[in-house]
Amino acid sequence: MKDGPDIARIASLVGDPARANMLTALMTGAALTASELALEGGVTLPTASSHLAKLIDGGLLTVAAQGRHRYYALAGPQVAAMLEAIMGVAAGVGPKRTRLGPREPAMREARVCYDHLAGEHAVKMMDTFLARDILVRDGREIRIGPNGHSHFTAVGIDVEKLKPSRRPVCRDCLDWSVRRSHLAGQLGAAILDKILAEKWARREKDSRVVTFSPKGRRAFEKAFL
Amino acid sequence: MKDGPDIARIASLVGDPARANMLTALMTGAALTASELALEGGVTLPTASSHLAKLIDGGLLTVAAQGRHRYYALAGPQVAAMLEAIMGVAAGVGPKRTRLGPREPAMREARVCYDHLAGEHAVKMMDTFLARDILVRDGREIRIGPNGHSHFTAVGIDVEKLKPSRRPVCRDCLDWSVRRSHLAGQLGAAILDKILAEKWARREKDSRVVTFSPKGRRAFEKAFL
DNA sequence: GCAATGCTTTGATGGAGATCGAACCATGAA
DNA sequence: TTCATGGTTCGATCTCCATCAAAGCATTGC
Repeated sequence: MKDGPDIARIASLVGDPARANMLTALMTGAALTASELALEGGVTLPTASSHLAKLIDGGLLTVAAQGRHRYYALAGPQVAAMLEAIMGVAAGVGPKRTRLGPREPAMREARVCYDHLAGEHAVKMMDTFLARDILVRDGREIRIGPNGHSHFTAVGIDVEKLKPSRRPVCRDCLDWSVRRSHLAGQLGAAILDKILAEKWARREKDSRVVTFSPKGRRAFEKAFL
Repeated sequence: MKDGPDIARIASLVGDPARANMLTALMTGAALTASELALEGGVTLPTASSHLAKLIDGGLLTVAAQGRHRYYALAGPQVAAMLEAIMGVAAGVGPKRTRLGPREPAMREARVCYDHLAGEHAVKMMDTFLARDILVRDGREIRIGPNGHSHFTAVGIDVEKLKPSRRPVCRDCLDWSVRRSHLAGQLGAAILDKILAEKWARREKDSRVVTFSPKGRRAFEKAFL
């Protein structure tokens, strides 16, 4: 009856509202201090501290001490992918949020998911990649396809440089707003970097929202759609 | 501070051990009755019933009444994907978090998954079947391939006898330890039956572990690998 | 040295929910 | 009808854990 990895332990860590809010706040990929996270979680500092200790212990967070600050961050892309997957289910059955806040539509359109792009744009991009054999599905894995190398070098992303690491180059990540896959992994991160570096879009302050400029959007569509 | 869908609600549903075990049991894709799930969860029937009601309410499960039985199943692939993602994180932190008990490696190697074989052996078997056209993938489905009938009759499994039922003959089932597919469905069950009937392996008491004898292992490899 | 800031630990409190026995309801069989 | 079986509901108990105030460390700045 007790099979496999301890899924209940992990899930119950995410299952507390205060912790869930903290984790969501960290989905931007940024590292935050304990006080900031206490604010995000809506609890006092001692409570937050206790929660953070549990998240660390559970392997969901990492912490880096810097002077008298301690910066907390998601432990890795796997954790981010898991959170997105949970959001996917939650969005499907959600207690139908009475009224979606002003930031919600923007979130659906484009947002940061840990270190890569998510939202409608990202899903469309993924579709294009697969349709044009820039990426190919191979069972559960995703790989660079026949047309991949040429395409990415054309837009200025050096795929070869991504190799020397343990992290997979491509990975699919479930998008809660669209309920379909978008691209994560090293390549996904590189593409987001590119978008921000070219100033096609900018990140909203203290939020996961990514806003494209009109020109930037055209450039993005030309390059990736 | 409250971004996106209510992730805590969903996660806390999975966060209870009894519910987590039930959900894990349903990862096979099969539908189970309340009593079976009570057993899986390690709780009494009333408790299980309460849990199941919550899971239904949370949108993680669906239920179908059939006579005086009620069959519970995962609400959809999104839910399965979420559980898989959580397992990924849980397994990722496993090695350093807890020393794995003595049964854990054995579980990875071979275990019962509902009514069929899972674990490394099962995944290898599935690979072989697909490589030799004993089974073939047809979109999402899996079917008996050109070399299937001859192969299975050769090892003493009558594929034709499996037909008259609603349950699919072949089905793939995601393996948490290897993160790849193994064979479920009627055929998967028949193969496990064969393995146990021939005494190539035996089930450990009160556990899902399946232990092969040295001779049995060779016979199994000869027949299916 | 002393004070101030950032964070953690301690301790006490309260509340949510997991659990089970027993009663209850529904379906199918005799 | 009556009995048996599969499930749910009820009620009472109990354990766990989220919470915060206050005290305790640790690091920086003066």
